Amino acid sequence: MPHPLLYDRLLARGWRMTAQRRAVAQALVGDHVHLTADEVFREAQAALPEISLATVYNTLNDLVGMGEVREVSYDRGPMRYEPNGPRPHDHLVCVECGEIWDIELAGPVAELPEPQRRGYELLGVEVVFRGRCPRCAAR
Amino acid sequence: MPHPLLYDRLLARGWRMTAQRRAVAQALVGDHVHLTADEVFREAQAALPEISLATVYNTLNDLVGMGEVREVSYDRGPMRYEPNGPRPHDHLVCVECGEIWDIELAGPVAELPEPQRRGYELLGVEVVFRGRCPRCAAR
DNA sequence: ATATTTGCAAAGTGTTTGCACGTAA
DNA sequence: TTACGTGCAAACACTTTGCAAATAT
Repeated sequence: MPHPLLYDRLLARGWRMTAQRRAVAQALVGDHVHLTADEVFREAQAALPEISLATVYNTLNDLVGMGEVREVSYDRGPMRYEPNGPRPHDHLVCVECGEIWDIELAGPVAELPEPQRRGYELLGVEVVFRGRCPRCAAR
Repeated sequence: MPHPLLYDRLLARGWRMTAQRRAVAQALVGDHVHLTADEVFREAQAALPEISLATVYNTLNDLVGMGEVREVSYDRGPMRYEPNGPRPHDHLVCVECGEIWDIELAGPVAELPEPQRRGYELLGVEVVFRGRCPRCAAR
């Protein structure tokens, strides 16, 4: 099995396993993986030609619902999906081509001062660095 | 004129002024304003009933192109548009209803360590706090 | 055996575009 | 006067959904 950890987690949750779901989960293994639904579809098709795009969407939404996959979307364009690893991380995004890298910052990043909390129950902080990747800067 | 600064900036740029553009620009004045295109449309209609949604989109995109308006989009849902004020700011977002508040953090927020820069020319950092607003927490 | 998942096609959002008409400069 | 903005409707890109057939448990 190429991704025993994820695969086992899914089974342990009692997730009914099918070839389609395996193909989708397989496409989302790795670091710096931030695929659009269509890219996942094409990767999954390589392993299972008869899979449909609707099933890819259904499966991605299930995985997001269980917290195994995280959705990210910066600027325009389709939603991107990434495996939700054990350590939280932030992102570096190219404003021109949309390329995304995972980054890990050292300490706690920022505190939101009480007067600006508006009574919110805080759930998380995300930091997004934007820039131009070397490839885009060269053009 | 209810927003002389923005209005003057637009004229100074040689922007051809029309009733429609005035109505759109007017909808985007204020603090904590983060409107969808449709909300801008409805506000603009109040001042100018014959304005069309296509024109609202065209105008918003023009304003974004000139840097007078900033697009923000967190999680699902349509793009939101906010006036691009003189001070950069970050956001506090309700994960349930999508409400957005502007926040201003004290110091520079985070440095991206060199080994994680990937050769990018850095252009900006954004911090997004997520939480549940008091209204959603109550339900 | 049966509750769940799949694939298809159709519908749903949100946004952009082509073109004839209107209007600011 | 004319280059540019507008409105309409149609097209577009992305995502979700209804339902009959297929399948994991």
